[in-house]
Amino acid sequence: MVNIEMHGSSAIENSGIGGQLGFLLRQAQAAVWQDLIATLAPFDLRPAQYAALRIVRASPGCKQQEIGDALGIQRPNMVRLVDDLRARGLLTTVRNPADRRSYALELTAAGTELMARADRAHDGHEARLAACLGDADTVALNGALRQLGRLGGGG
Amino acid sequence: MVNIEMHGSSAIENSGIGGQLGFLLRQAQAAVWQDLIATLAPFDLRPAQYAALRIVRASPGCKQQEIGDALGIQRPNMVRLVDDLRARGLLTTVRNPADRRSYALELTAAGTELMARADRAHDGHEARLAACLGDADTVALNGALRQLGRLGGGG
DNA sequence: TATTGTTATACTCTATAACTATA
DNA sequence: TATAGTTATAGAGTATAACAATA
Repeated sequence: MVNIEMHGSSAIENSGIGGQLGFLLRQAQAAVWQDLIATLAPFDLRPAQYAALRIVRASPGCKQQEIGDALGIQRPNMVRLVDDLRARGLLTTVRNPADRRSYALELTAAGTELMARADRAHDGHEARLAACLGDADTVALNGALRQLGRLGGGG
Repeated sequence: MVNIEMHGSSAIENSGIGGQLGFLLRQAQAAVWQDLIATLAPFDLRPAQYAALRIVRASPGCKQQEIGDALGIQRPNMVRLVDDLRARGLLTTVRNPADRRSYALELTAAGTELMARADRAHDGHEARLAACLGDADTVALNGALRQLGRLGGGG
């Protein structure tokens, strides 16, 4: 991840890109992402792994492809992610008897326990974001980001 | 870059991460980034290259390290970026007589001409963002993103 | 001793094609 | 024929250590 910092760099101010929405968006995302990485690091979880485990917990029995679709991770890249989590005993993948092409993913007891602790840390992450935003209109921010997220997708 | 799309995925809605600020921020940034990549592709410029050229144009004679600092690109990774732009004849790097460790970067005529065309495409990119946001409070959005960008940096 | 640029290198994330087994 | 998972592989982007030249 990029470690974008403005430093009040005159070079970037003069160039005019420092005030652009795309640049600010990238900066903000990078800062939040770094905080999330640091938040999950004590549990040896990266953001994608934590998100995958949350999806499995909320949708037990789901296929790994469903996780990939939800997170925008391509099928080949899901294999390693699920392999690692299974190797660590955080989730199980059992053949779906009804359709033996797919696996049904579920959290193990260890996975559930780890996620309970990771969730508390993640709550702290969200609290930091809220504190950072102060009295900003988070509802409006939410709406604006949802709008931008639909930019190219036609969705 | 990740190709995050929500698809109205029930898996992600159930997991609770679909409505989180960090997730929305990531989605929005990915969509805007993809639009920027597509915008600059006709000029064979990636976002970092375009940003670097804008900084050189605004601060002629600058050192490549100053660009790296402004954009959050580390010194070793600036070498290839500047090399490529110089090989394409878009900028020149001449030894600074006052401090022969550094180079003074400047746009060539070809670089200036290419950037003039790229700027028009980039204006279209910004117009698409504005249109996408509609009547959203862009000033408030700007402020909120600036706040978030200062999350970890103490700045 | 510190700074600028460089080389070599490695790791993560992402992307594509082709394969298997199942349907 | 289409889908779920897999393998191999390639490309970005990013990260650190060590070096040469210069200050």
